[in-house]
Amino acid sequence: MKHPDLSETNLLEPRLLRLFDALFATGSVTKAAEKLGQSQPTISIWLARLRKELDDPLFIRSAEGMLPTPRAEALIGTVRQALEMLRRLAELRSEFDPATAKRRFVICMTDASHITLLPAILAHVRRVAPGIRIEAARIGGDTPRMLQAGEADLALGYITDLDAGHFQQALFPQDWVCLANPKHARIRDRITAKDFKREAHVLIRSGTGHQLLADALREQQIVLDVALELPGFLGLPAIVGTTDLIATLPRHIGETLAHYYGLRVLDCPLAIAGFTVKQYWHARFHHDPANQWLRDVCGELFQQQEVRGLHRSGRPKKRRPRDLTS
Amino acid sequence: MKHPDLSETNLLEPRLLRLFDALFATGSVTKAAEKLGQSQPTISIWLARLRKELDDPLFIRSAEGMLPTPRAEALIGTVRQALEMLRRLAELRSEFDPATAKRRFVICMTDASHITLLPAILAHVRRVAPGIRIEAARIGGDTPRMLQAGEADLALGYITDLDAGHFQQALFPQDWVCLANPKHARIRDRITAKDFKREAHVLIRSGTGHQLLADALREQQIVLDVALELPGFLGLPAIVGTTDLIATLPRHIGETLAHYYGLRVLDCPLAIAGFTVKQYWHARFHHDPANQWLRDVCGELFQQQEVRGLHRSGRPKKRRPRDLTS
DNA sequence: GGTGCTTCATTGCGATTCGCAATAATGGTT
DNA sequence: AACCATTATTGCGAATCGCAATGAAGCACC
Repeated sequence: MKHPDLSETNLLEPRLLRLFDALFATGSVTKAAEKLGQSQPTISIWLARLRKELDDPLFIRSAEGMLPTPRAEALIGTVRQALEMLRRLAELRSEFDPATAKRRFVICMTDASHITLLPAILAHVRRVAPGIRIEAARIGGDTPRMLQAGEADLALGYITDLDAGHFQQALFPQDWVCLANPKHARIRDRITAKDFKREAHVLIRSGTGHQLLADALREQQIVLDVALELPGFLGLPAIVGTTDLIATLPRHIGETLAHYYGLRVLDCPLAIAGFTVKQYWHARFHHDPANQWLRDVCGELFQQQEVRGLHRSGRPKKRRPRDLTS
Repeated sequence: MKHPDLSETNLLEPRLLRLFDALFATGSVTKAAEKLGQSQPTISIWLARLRKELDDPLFIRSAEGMLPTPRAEALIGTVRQALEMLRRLAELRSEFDPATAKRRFVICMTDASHITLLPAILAHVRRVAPGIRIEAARIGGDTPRMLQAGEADLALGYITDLDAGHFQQALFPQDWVCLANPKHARIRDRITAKDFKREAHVLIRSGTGHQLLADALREQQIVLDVALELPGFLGLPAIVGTTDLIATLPRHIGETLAHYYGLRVLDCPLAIAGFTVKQYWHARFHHDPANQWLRDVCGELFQQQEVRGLHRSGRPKKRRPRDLTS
């Protein structure tokens, strides 16, 4: 055995602290043994060890039993405090009660999620956790670092190159739809591939899915007539509702916008890779009750049945660990 | 291994607390191993044990090193407090500084010692330990119980049936002398056995030595002419100084009284068993610095050269343990 | 003083745990 | 994919453990 750091004194082990306490209370090695669930010879050996480490006989045999020395009397208070502190360490478990907790959660998400996910999160949280505040932050190259640093608690969306140390949980799949003006002169109830190539388009140059769309166009060697590119979704409903431009979006945001703004939703004729929207968090917070509550909330709100059956993974796996359980 | 008391949780051992602290400080298993003087695999195993006992990963591997979980961050303060408390336990040693200490010592002694020993003790203590108070108590059947209970710190004298658990240290031997009126009509410079039997005597019916005198008289079948019996030494000098009565006393008190009151000291013609005046204390206080100081003081004041050479005994022996060392 | 009882201290030994060299696995960089 | 640094795991000889058996100590009783 390597000797421990010579600058460190030997510290008493919990069993010796327990012995000290029990012997002080009972005045008997035999009774202390019973109390500690050990045999009498074992406890006698432990006492010898205590005596050596504290350099004092500590308890002297007499007709009245084992009587403490002044040194033992001086130490018993600190021994009991040390035991109490060690018990606190073992029992200390932070809990999270949404009804009473007061804290802020930072959730990274795309702009689209402000419309598709955030309202439902906010409504739920305001109902069951009035002291909780939600802050939305953008998903970007900094997101993994923010999750690890605890500057963000969760990320919702589709993140492709998250490094190790993060968990993920699938929420719902996404395929693609086209939005059109309900009064569109040429596009009624469906849009064909031919229509798609002929018509003018408006593209959103943000969000995690736009790269998939670009990939699909390149792979199928299709060049769209892109009449307009927007940096975000803000003006999109107005543009699609007053022109004949076609917008191609992930289904969730597409249907949401169509619903609110009375736009026409059409199955997309282009074969674009679907993707799964997930929630991501750092392994440091995997067992944190607060973080766990938040992702349970998101899971309940957004997880669709068909992804619930995916088998669990209890720990992060190479590249992108995911967690399917509370 | 018998299982410990089921009502007790497993408490963290000091080495695991040290590991927690070192890992929190360094963020590296390898560096923590160096700091703790163990190998890296050993520390990795200890970390696994910590994780299991606290039911939390505690530190998560990342590019920046091992990062603490919220649980680890919540625990580190208590871990460090527990370590500090355990260090205090190891280092706590009561000291006794006579120059500054304030306490009371209770010393059991015979009445004779009030005259022979107490003045010297008091003078010394008042000079080097101004905050110390001395209380003299009588030696009696209760003395052993008082020593064990801490109600008395020391006993000075000749105690014959002290039970186990007590230490003793020889101070000085005692033989016997006779006191006479310097103007005695018949007793001049010496007293013969014939004189001894013929003369009238005054006896002191107290002190530990009077039983030895009675034994000697009985064994030698001598019947003294006891004209007076006193319960103590108070009136003795006046009686001897104004009558022709002979007093037989242990040498120390005899010479002391003769010195103060101008009495004649004569070698006792009767063969009476000598004895050794000792100091006694209970084993519970053997290592107590205060008790040790007090008996060192008495040793220095009263221990004669011829008893200093007696070999030491480091622990109490059957029936009457004695200690010859500081 | 001898005997007997209870309790604490010591011994010898089989069982368990320990620390670590060697190596596998992991995370990150090139 | 290869390489490097670090953490996790395995197998094994060494060290420590708990305890049955027993010796020693303290005390009551005869």
